[in-house]
Amino acid sequence: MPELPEIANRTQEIKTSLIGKRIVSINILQPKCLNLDTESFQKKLSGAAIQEASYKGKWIFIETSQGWLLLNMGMGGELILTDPDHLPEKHRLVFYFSDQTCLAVNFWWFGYAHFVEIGQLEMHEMSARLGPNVLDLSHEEFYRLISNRKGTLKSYLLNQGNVAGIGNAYIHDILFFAKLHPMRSIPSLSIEEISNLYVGIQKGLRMSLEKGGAFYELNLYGKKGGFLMEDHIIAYREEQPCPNCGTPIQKIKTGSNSSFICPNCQPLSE
DNA sequence: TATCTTGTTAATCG
DNA sequence: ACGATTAACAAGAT
Repeated sequence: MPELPEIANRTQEIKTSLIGKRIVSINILQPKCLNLDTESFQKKLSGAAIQEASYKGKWIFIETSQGWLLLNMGMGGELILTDPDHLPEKHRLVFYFSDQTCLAVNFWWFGYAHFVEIGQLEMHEMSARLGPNVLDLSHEEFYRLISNRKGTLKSYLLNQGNVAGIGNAYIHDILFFAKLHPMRSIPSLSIEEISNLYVGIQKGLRMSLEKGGAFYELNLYGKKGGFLMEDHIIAYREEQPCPNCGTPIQKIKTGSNSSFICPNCQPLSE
């Protein structure tokens, strides 16, 4: 699951290893993930030199001499830097570079590879409406953003238009750190609870960020991330004792997805 | 076979 | 009007 820790690491790897390369051709096996028709997409990016990379939330922005290549890995996938003789079995797009290397892109389910003209980035709605990178916020900025908002905590944090980068995997531990129930209403949060939430977000995301992302995602060089299943505090640990109080961890339905909580440490009562 | 899963948008309901 | 909920997109594991 690419959330901020994985995306931030992939972006760094792209900066390290792809800047300076020139795209000579693109093989597109899944046209549906593009925002242009296959031919236009190929035409726009063929010959483009990769100049810079950055990210916002779950989107990777690759700046080329001919425009932007925007990638969203959806619910998971790989970006593998290799050569044409060693393509991974599964791939949906391949960018071939002039130095005989290539970047294979795979999406497990869905993902997007979009082209945006230079200077037109704000016209790309899916990325333009993203909120600020959640790890870039100061304590005060986060407080200003979340106070006066309505709705439930979990849906607020997962809505990328509010804050960008949190997904449904790391959020379990984030809320546990903050001792907050996912269905808490935002107006009911005290200043102290928002403060705990800020700290929980930093803690939950940075642990994985520093380990190169989750183990089930590969980096550009085909290597697994260092954040292991055991590194999750309560996520995916249904029935196991809460490390804090020993109460069995529960898996509960929260809207259309699931949440792992300690019912004792994260009560819904306000 | 039926159900679940990490993301995002759009449609619909209340 | 706004938030909550669902379906859809489509693929793999269990």
